[in-house]
Amino acid sequence: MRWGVEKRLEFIEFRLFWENGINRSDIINQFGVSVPQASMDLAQYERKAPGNLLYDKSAKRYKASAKFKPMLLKPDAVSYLSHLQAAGKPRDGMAESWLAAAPDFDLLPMPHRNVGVAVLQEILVAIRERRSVEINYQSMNEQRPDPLWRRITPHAIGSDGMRWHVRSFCHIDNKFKDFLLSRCLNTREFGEPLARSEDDTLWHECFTVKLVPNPKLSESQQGIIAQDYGMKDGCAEVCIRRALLYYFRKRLRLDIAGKVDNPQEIPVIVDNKAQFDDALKDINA
Amino acid sequence: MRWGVEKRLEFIEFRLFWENGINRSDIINQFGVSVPQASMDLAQYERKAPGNLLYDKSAKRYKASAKFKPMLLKPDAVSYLSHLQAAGKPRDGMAESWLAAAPDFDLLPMPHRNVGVAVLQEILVAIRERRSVEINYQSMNEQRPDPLWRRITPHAIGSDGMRWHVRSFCHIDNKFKDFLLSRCLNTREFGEPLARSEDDTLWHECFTVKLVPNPKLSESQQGIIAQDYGMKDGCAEVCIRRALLYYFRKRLRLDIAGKVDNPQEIPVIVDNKAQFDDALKDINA
DNA sequence: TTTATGCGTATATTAACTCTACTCATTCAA
DNA sequence: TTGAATGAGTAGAGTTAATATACGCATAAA
Repeated sequence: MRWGVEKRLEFIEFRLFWENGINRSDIINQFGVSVPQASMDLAQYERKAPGNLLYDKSAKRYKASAKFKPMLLKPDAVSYLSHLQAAGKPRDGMAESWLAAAPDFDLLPMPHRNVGVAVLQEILVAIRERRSVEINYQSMNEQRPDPLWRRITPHAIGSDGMRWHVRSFCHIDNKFKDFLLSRCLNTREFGEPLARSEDDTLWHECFTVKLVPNPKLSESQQGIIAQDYGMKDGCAEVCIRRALLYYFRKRLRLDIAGKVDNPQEIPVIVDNKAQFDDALKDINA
Repeated sequence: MRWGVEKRLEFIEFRLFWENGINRSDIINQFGVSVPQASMDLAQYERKAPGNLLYDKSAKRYKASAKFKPMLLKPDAVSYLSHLQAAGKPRDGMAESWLAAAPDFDLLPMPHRNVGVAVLQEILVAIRERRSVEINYQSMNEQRPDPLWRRITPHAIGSDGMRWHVRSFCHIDNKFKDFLLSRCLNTREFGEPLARSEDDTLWHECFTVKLVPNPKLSESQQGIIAQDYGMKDGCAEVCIRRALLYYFRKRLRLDIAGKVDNPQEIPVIVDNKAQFDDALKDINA
């Protein structure tokens, strides 16, 4: 079967599942096919997934039948939600959204400077070809108040949930560091690398954080938190790259555990705190 | 031009831009077309975007030429990164990833319980058809330690960046509240709604937060933060739905501004703090 | 030199899709 | 209850996209 047909059948199933129905015109608008073709696609879907399709004459709409079983897709809440998320922003051609009857929704807006396309592209080239590259970087370091051209050997990118970084070997400080993509103002001149990805142990090694419910919560609340985090015997073990540990602590507000009164604000705390603090010290060493 | 062809040409451009090259075999693998067809697609791309394509005989690979100008897509760093993000998870058919030479990357993993597909689907139906629905909800409320069947009239969904909520009118408390999707264990029985979306003023009204750099930072650092947040005259105005204000404060760590020593941990603070605190009080009222 | 890889192109053939036209069922407003 | 509007299905003729098969050409590596 042709790729285009396959996508159209998947589209039909998607709409049946998530939007409770589909019309010929939906297919026509989404894929620019003719009226008879849309009819044939629906007929073909019925052949592929017998019993899924049901034409509601009164609503003039195809609906998922009571015994609907997805055959082409594996519907998944997280992926629906992330597509919803993506639908807000302008598409770039990789994926139009397939959503029509999407609910009213909103994401918490996070203000921050954009990442330059050209900058990201060049950094990706450097990573792919294992080269070093010079970036015009705006550091927060007091010694360098102005943007500075500095050479790095990047090997990976990572996100703390708010912003994206380039994990790189810094040719000035001679160690691996994170550079915020949004503070890379420009790039120039590829060159020889000074380190390999494998040398970045903080990136490749994991630390297992043991999370337990905040003991200041009531017992029943602790039980709920345990469920929320998928804990076994009241403890969730999360494996985090050591390089991301600092962000993890901030994100889960673990660093202010003792400073906030309402325990609901800090639902979980670290059980293996001594090792955790040691691991954090290693990062800045 | 057929939809399938269009997608293939976009794919060619995407690969040229982000992955520094493409082969016939890439097209063949991605779309399942024949060898001559892949050749023709490349020829057609060259016709559509003259001068973009350059065959590197030595590398046996099509590359973007020096004067490459995207014609079909508008490359965008954020969308590339979010596709990278999506590529980690299993796809559900809406979009395969188009990425081949993606860099090593990682996201901060966030442990939490999954959202049930069926639950989300039913809630979306309720929103779309403006009905109420019963959910088996695990509240953190001390009075209700066990999951409880309760009726809500949902009208929107929202994310705080960590988790998704259903914004709903609660038939028990007779007011609009957020329900965590991951704590909705089940759904049943649609019914009459008790409120309309328009009645939820906290959802529909915005509050403009005025953010300024943390004055405890040095002057140059404040300048960088101002750039990071796209500030004008040292101040960024962010419009936030009142219903999301509480999450916004937590996410930007505005609630612990006075409790953390290192000012770099709290890069921005709220300038219109009195109104901000008032607005927060309204929410819990 | 030989071999393998990757591209291009020519042929004939097939399947996918379009255009046009006509029919049917349902809903809604006159 | 009639007629218009909407949305679906189908049939026949024609078009285009794509296939399979085949052969030639350039480059890099064995």
